[in-house]
Amino acid sequence: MAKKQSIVPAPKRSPRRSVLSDEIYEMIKAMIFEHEIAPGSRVNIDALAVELEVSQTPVREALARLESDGLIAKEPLKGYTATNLLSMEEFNDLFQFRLLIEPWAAEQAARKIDSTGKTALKGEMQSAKAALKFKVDDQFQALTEHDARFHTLIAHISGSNSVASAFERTHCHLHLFRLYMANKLHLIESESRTQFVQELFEQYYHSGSGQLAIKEHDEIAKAILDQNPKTARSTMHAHIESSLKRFAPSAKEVNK
Amino acid sequence: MAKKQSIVPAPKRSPRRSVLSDEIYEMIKAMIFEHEIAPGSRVNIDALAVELEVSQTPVREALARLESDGLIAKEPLKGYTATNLLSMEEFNDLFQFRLLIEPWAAEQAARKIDSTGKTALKGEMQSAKAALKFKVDDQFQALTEHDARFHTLIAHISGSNSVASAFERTHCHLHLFRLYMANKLHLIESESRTQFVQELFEQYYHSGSGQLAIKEHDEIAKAILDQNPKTARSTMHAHIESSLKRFAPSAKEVNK
DNA sequence: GATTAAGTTTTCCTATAGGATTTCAGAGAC
DNA sequence: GTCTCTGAAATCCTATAGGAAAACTTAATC
Repeated sequence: MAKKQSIVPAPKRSPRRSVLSDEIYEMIKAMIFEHEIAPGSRVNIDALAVELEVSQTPVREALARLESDGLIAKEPLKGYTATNLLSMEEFNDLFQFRLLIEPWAAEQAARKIDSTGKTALKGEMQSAKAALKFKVDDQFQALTEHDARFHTLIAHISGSNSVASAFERTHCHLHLFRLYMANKLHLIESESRTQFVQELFEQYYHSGSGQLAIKEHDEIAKAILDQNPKTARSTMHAHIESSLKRFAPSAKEVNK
Repeated sequence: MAKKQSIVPAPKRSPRRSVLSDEIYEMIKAMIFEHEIAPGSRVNIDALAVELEVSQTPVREALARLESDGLIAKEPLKGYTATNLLSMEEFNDLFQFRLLIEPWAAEQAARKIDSTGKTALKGEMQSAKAALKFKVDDQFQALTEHDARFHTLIAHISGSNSVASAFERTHCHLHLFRLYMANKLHLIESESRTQFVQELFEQYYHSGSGQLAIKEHDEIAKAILDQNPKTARSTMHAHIESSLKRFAPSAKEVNK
């Protein structure tokens, strides 16, 4: 009968494997990552549900988790808003935190690494070389993704779940990439922030910082693979300070 | 008209100020805190919604956030489960992390504290004295709550949002209290864990550890109020090591 | 006794209606 | 022209019922 045909609205989503709300969570995170949801903009639940072709329920669950992650903010009875780009203070604060935990993680990783970890670390350094071959347009994204995996991997090899999850929850690479994209898309209005991100961009983009960062990663990886804790700590410390300088040379003075 | 009266089904919930899903989040967290939801047990969304007399929607949002907090785990297509009590490894890992960030936070707090912070810190130390007056049954809870506020306050005074939120997200005091309650309610079966918690309990309960902890807090508070960064760092370090020993004297050897 | 098959339960998701609150616009008063 | 107040629209939040898919349980057959 003709009736049956009209009942079926969307036949494409039959073989689903994972849980819908998890997929939606990743999709919304990707939308924030890629500035499809602009920093500071309102996030309308209804609109998002319609756009992603799901009902409100999984969207709400995803937004609740994203709020817990600090990627969006919730104002009661007003709605969700994507968090703003990092201010210079927040940027410095974030790197201060990384300086606190990551050199420690590198040191522990050098102590505790096993053969599985060594294989993973070597593999990640291979993929870094590949990232350098990309064109400039894609290179920043590829390098950011490698950087995220590299630092996350070391946090895990350190053996400390507390440190690893604390690091992951900073979402530092997502924040860095958002700053980069904001500059590229000329989306930034606020005066002081403009200058900050402009510098970030110029510094990174025109000075072969990609190669530099990978060279530093190589040193760190070598120290960890050699099981040399002290060197692992100091090279990681230097690397984070170096990228802080790379991204924001003027930011150094803020924290004594 | 009589019609109007029959329309009203539940007149009690008219003047609500905050958002329901936030309230539910806190209520479920409290249920975990107080072992109303036992460690490792299943968490049924429907049952919870009926029990708390709300619909599923706010329960779902609350559970999504609690999962992000690491307080409950979600198995796709199976449901939510309350996380187990901390194992000895996780316990050590947690305190290792605290040793990493809290001495730093105390040092920074000593540098950056202002008059508002000083007032808050003095006030918190006053409330600690009051907690000691409680009977043994309530004293542990009162002291745990003071301890949570004290450490959280210092993290905030340090001026680092990254450190403060990383500390808060450990939910360390919730975990400690769950261990305490599990022992008190004789809910623990697993052999090695039994012994671990038994020691924890004995040590804490029969040795005036409450007074001891507060004495240590006093030293830390004094150093911060005197703006003595080095002392603040060292006393905080000593305090965390001391409470690690207090809670689990046998755990010390695990981490070199 | 082991394996397959059907039925039941559980869980996840959808859909929709309606109440509550904020925001914005326009009319009227000063 | 500016301010205040009222009303309407938009948005968020809640409630409830029901359908689909997976997991678990039970029963029957070989």
